[in-house]
Amino acid sequence: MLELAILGLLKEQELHGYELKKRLTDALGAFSSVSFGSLYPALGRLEAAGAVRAVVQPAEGGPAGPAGPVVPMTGSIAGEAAAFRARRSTTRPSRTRKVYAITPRGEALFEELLEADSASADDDRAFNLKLAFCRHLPPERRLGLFERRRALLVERLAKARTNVRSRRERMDLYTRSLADHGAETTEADISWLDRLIAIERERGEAS
Amino acid sequence: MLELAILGLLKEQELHGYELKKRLTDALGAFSSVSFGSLYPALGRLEAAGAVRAVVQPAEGGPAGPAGPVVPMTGSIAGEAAAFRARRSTTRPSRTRKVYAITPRGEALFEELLEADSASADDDRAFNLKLAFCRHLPPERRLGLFERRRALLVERLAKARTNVRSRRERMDLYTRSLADHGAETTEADISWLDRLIAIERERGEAS
DNA sequence: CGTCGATATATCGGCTCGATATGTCGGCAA
DNA sequence: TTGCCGACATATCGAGCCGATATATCGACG
Repeated sequence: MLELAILGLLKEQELHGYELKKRLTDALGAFSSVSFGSLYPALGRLEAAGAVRAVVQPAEGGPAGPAGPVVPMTGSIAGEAAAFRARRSTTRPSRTRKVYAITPRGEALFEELLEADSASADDDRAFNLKLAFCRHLPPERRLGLFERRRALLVERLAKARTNVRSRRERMDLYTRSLADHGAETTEADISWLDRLIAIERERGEAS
Repeated sequence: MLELAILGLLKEQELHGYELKKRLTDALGAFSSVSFGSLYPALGRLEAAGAVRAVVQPAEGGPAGPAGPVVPMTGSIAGEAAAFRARRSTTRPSRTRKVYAITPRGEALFEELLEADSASADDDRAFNLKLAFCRHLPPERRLGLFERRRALLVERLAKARTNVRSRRERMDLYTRSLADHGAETTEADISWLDRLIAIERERGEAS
């Protein structure tokens, strides 16, 4: 689930772990913080699976050349130092950084994860994530994703409603309020999805 | 976090694991399923901490007496069997069941967990849970709980808004829609909390 | 009479989180 | 200049939770 997010970001540009975390945390809004304790293991898994590979230095202004793992210092020491200082003034590439790039295998995995219908409880987060990257999906798949989500929400709402109806008197004020608010939120989610679906259909006709 | 839910339910009546799970899953609405893989370890932890204790058979119609750990069968065997059969016809107590009861230590732990302000990411679930049991809190503490929650949501909303404002053009249609919908949902949550707070204040005046 | 679904308890592997350790770098103040 | 603070950056650890799975009993239905 985190893999999807990482691959989606790396699809657009090469990034190192720290930057990846920053983009993840504000890409998904204030909720779901994404800690280093998940991020680095996830990057490790992806690297082991051949979905991403670590390149040494950021491409910044050019391809950066082959550049063996460590030990640069091939040219004049003064020149290297000057270049270093110059680079430091704009951004700060603080020596030890592992920049990751997506591989063809990673692209394939990305597509796969984006389509997988995870009908579980963490579905809410997963769907938000997928939505953030669904522009990479062909239109009809995108529509399918939205409609599967809608069906799931409708089912959830129905279940909640029958549940509440059968226990309403036995609930205290707070539980009842919680249940009602939950139902309202789900309704809002459904009509939001309806708007998204409508937009998607318009686009399909327009093309 | 699960401990709170377990203790809250056991506060009202003794229950065994399976029943506990059923009540948890529909008490919290369709979301957050609560699996056995969390429930049984949690019960184990609580038992080890002395917050709950396992009793052999459900009390059903009476205090069930002292009853040493296992080996009931003190009265007539036929009588026991008849009682067993009769009980089976109404509900089904399928032999191997461990019924749990809350202890004074557990009551104390419950209060503690209900007050603890967990300002983390899983706060959403935690707050819903607390709300479901906040009737056990004295009114002013309840109000405090609501207001802390409200402050957190307001802060979250503000952060999301500034974030969106600074990146709106760089977002695609779907990300933008997601961000907007998230903001709307948070607004709805805040005004829901405002209603709860208003009710709480009315009650405070009325008493 | 066998098998299916509900009841019931329990464990396993895997993922995520929060806390923590380690180290570099720039800035700022004593 | 020295020394400390905060941002940058990578990494690991323990603990909790989840989904899947194993096991077993029981009533119901064909």
